[in-house]
Amino acid sequence: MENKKILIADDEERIVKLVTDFLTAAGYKTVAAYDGKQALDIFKSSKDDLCLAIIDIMMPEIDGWALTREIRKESYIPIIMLSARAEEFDLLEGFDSGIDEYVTKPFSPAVLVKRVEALIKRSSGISAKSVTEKQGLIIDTGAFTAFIDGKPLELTLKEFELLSYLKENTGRVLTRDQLLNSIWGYDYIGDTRTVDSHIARLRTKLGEYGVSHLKTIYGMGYKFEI
Amino acid sequence: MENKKILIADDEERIVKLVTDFLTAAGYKTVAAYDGKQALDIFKSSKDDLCLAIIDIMMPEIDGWALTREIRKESYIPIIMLSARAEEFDLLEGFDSGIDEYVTKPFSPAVLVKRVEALIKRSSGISAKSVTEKQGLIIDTGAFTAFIDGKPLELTLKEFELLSYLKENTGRVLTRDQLLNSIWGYDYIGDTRTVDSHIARLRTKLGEYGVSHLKTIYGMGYKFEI
DNA sequence: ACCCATATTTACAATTTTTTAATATTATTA
DNA sequence: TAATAATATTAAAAAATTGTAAATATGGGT
Repeated sequence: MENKKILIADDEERIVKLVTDFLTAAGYKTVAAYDGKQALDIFKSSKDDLCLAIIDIMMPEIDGWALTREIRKESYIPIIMLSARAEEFDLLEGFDSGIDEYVTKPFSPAVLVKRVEALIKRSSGISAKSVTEKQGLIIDTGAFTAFIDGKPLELTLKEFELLSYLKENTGRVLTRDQLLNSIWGYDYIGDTRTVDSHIARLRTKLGEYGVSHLKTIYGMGYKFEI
Repeated sequence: MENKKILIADDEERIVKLVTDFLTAAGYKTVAAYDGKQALDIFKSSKDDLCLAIIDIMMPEIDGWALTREIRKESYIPIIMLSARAEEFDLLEGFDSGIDEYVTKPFSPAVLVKRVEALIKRSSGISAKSVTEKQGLIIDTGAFTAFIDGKPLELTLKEFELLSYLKENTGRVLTRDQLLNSIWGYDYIGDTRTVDSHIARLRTKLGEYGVSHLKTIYGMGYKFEI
């Protein structure tokens, strides 16, 4: 779908080539990794460009299960798991780790393409998710989650929206009126300290990070600063 | 009853091995056939020794449907039908041909064992051994069944659809509007607690699993979380 | 028409979030 | 540095959202 890519992670070059050829023929773009480490690097550096991952269980460096867990910390892209031997599924380790499909080698490439198509079709329904990262702060509006240095934050709706908006406008000072209009969506009457209250709670929840990045511009408003 | 065998008929050797391994581990004896003709021969020569048959639809010589019909002429042993794709079941060809269970590949071997146990128990009254596995939630859209750790759930249509949809969008927050539009398919006016009610019942039926995976995002909606 | 299972609505309690308000602290400027 | 204006802090009130259970409605099957 669109112009996103499918990550193929398998140490057997033969398999990678086979799958790549078929997916390319079906109109998909692909990116290959020949071990778990490489796959993870690719994921980290271009996770927004990926729409699906096909992962082999047995791989050097980082195996398929570990790779899946790492990916799942930051993304819910569909994952298809490959296994050279049916017995590897004995572990059943992944049934609760977000694997979407299991395919046993040897497989029919055409069948694999079918499953890829089905998964992409399914997940493209709502995938308006946008994940952004800046200075260790990750905001995933689709999942309504935010992380600082990998640690999840527990934010309420308004706090989340406020933080997102400030981060979107990194470096720019936003007045209370601007914030109220953008997030609250109304022209408020009188002078409430509503924004201040939320900023205060955000700073508390973000700890040191909040103090150093959520700056008050005296007489003006607030800004998110790098 | 205890020493009777389970016939496994599938042309994919790996599947036969996988299933055999699991059933053996669970204490059952098995006999394998790699095509329909061979399966029928085994059945004819030792039908009194069989207590159950697991049959793949797609097989050389004689396909699963034909084999089932032949078996049903002489025996009422439980039959579990395997299919590579859920769509194959769309034919519904076998619903009145004595099939007891449908399992779509890829399947969890543990779930298959559970079904085997259930069927044998049902047909013999003797309790089967149990294999306890942690597998999380498995949704078989084709068979319209859902399992938690191998235990089947008794869900109504809306509950099943809601759970499926949430799981398909694992990690993503879905608003009540989105859920209503996607599952109920109407533009409702005003506010309804319909979704809430169904979530509540799902949580009850899923028990601990439901509580920990079906998350409420205050002010936003719901999401399925790993 | 009736029964049954499922689905939806309703009403209210419980909970969480948001806003308000009062007070304290800090930054700015004369 | 004192006066003043702006912001931070804190607690409590208010508002909004969700959970829950029971009542009502719907529709399939007999």
